Amino acid sequence: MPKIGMEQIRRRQLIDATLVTIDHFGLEDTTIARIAKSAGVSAGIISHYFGGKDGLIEATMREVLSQLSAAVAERRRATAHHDVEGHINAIIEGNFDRSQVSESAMKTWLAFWVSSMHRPQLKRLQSVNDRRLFSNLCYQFSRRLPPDKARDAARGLAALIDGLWLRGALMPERFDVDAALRIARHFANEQLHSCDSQAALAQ
Amino acid sequence: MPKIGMEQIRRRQLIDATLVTIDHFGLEDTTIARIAKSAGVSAGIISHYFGGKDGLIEATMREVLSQLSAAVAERRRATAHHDVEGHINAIIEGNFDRSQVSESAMKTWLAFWVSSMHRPQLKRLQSVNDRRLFSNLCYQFSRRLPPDKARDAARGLAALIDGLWLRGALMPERFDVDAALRIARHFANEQLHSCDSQAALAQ
Amino acid sequence: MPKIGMEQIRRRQLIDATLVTIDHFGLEDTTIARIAKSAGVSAGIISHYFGGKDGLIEATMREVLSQLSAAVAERRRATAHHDVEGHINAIIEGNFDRSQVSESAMKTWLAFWVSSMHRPQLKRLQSVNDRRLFSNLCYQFSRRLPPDKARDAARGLAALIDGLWLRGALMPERFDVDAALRIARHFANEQLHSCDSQAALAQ
Amino acid sequence: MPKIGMEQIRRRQLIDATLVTIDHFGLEDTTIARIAKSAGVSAGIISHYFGGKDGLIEATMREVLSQLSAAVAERRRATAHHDVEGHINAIIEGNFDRSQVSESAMKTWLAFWVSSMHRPQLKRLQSVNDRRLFSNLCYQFSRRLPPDKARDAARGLAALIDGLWLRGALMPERFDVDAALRIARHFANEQLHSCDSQAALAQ
DNA sequence: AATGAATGAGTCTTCATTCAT
DNA sequence: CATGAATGAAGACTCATTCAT
Repeated sequence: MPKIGMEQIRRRQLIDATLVTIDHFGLEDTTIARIAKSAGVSAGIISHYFGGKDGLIEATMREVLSQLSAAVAERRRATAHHDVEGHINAIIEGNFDRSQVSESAMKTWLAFWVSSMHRPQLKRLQSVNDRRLFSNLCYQFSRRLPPDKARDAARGLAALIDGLWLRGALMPERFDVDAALRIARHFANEQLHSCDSQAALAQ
Repeated sequence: MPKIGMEQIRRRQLIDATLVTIDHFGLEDTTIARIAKSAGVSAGIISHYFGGKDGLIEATMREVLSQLSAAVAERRRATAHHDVEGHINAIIEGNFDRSQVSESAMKTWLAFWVSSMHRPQLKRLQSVNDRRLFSNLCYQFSRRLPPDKARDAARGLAALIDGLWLRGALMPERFDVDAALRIARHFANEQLHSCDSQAALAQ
Repeated sequence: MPKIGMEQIRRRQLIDATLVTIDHFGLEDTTIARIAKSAGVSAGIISHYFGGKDGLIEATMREVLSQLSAAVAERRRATAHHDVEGHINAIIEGNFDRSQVSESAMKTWLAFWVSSMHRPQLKRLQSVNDRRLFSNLCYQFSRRLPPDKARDAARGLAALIDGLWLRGALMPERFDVDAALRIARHFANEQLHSCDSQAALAQ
Repeated sequence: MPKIGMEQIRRRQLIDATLVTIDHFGLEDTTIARIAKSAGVSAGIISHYFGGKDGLIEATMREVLSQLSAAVAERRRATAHHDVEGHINAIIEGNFDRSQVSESAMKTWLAFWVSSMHRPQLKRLQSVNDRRLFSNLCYQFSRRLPPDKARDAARGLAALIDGLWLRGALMPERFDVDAALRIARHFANEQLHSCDSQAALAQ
């Protein structure tokens, strides 16, 4: 009896199980058997719904990416179009909102990043997403700064966010979300007002 | 052919081959067979010299870590003790000097980071190293800033360095070392003079 | 082909193949590949059902042990409780009933014995079984003899059974089961009536 | 500088190391590397002196066998030719004299026995030796008993000796040499005087 | 739709042996 | 004479995938 909608349920079930498994064992030691066990289903069904392990991994990464996008988008919708600081802040907050999924998502994310270096399929996903983040930042900064300053500011903030969050993934026990937010916001503000303190840049 | 000192030669040879292999295939797909082939030796010899794959991986990470330490230490030796900016700059430059080993080292580094999340042995190595970087930065900043500001500055700079560098690893074709140096230095300088532009922090 | 109950069938199949392989190649040269080939299945399935080679070896030893126990128990059930000679004879016959599995079982048995000297897991199995044989014999003899005589009688009969059977394993072509039974029974009877011929013991 | 007699020294050194290694790890886990380490020489030399591992194993077994022969022969030399009890007793004592080499020799012996079942080379050694023991016993018993009785007596005593000793090898902590000697002698005496208590045999 | 039995390629590791020095 | 570096075959084990039911 082919239940309608069973596919959706199974897919979500398996993606969730994949996240849990990666969190627990690391991507390298994530096997189909472990995922299936965690999901409470048989191993064979994964190939059935995702065509194979790679398909499931990719779908899981897509899921994580879209969660991030959603977290950012949601906050930006609540921001007035002209409010540059607001948009930048929304991006920052959206990125650290990932922390809601906590350690699990951070590990998965990082694992995907590394994996993407050698898997074109994942690389594309990661690239698209990253480019969007960067161009968004670039655009916002360019509304206040000259192009080359804006680009550096965007580069810097993107790197700072990734770096804070990377360190959080590596040392979850010492991860201080509030400090991360504070530091990122400080950086962004400083970029926007750097014209005022230009002198400090001399070097 | 029991040549004396063969062990040293082989160890280096195998570590180099490991770096090349990780660069090429990713840590996950780095096998003993591939490393051996790259080194032009038989697979069995790896266990002979390193006790096993894990031993070789660990030795390789140790090598990468000590290269970084050396790059930083070298620059700091050339810096006067009282020169805070100089020391911080030395740390920044040392970290981006890794680029000399280029993509290969960056990928390896990142792979180790991720792997360390699930391997206590690597975790320890990574932890020790990271703590040293952080406390060095913290110390330098604390010579100019109040403790909590210094801590945030160190956190921020460490994250920024890691982030810039992480993005470089992910997008080697778009990695601009000069921009990275510029951004990191700017950040450091700004931190040191943030008292002057305190107002910008409000948020 | 998920036939229900396949596990039971495969387990038996693999244990039988193990016995055949040990008989043919000796325990030392018994490999997973050979067992699998003998069973007509793939090598991977052994780990699937027994967790690994050791698990299969242990299960096989357990099987051999329980065959022996069954052979003895069966004969003892048919013996009246007060019939000391009968019980001892049942034990003797049960032990030589192994000959039904013939050379194969004898070799396996001996291989396990030796192996058990260096493998705690097997040692335990062998120990439990041996202790049971010995205490059964001890109990029966003690119903007729003083404790120390009974213990020596049990020791002697156990050793005699093992020895006869060991020599049978080593020289299967010259193994005479009837002679073995005759010798063991004679020994047992003599022990039970040794009081009458005490004089013969002087030495 | 080819030292005269070096070969003898090395051979003995390596055989001793083999005994120690088998005692410690079991024959199955005895490797050339371990033997060489135990002997304090390089692994390569084993092939040089013994042609290979098998050669060393065989030489070691030969050594153990000749130690046993010597132990028996020595005692028999001290026995008058007509003294049947004396000769049988010499054989018994000689066999348990192995205990002087203790656990080590017992384990090695047993390991060889098992191994011999699948190695023609060892089989031959073991066979020759065993046949000698048996025919010696047979001859002595036949000086007092009719042929078929003598053969059974010899079979029984040989089996009893092997069995006692086998159980000693398996349970060295509970091995009581005096009890073993007592039981074996009792058996031998009983055989020699069984005519007197023939009635007890009925069954 | 879902299972889980089965496979076979691939991984790491061990080890006896060879050989240049 | 002796070493120990090096090999390559063989071992146990893992795992993604397939498929009959």
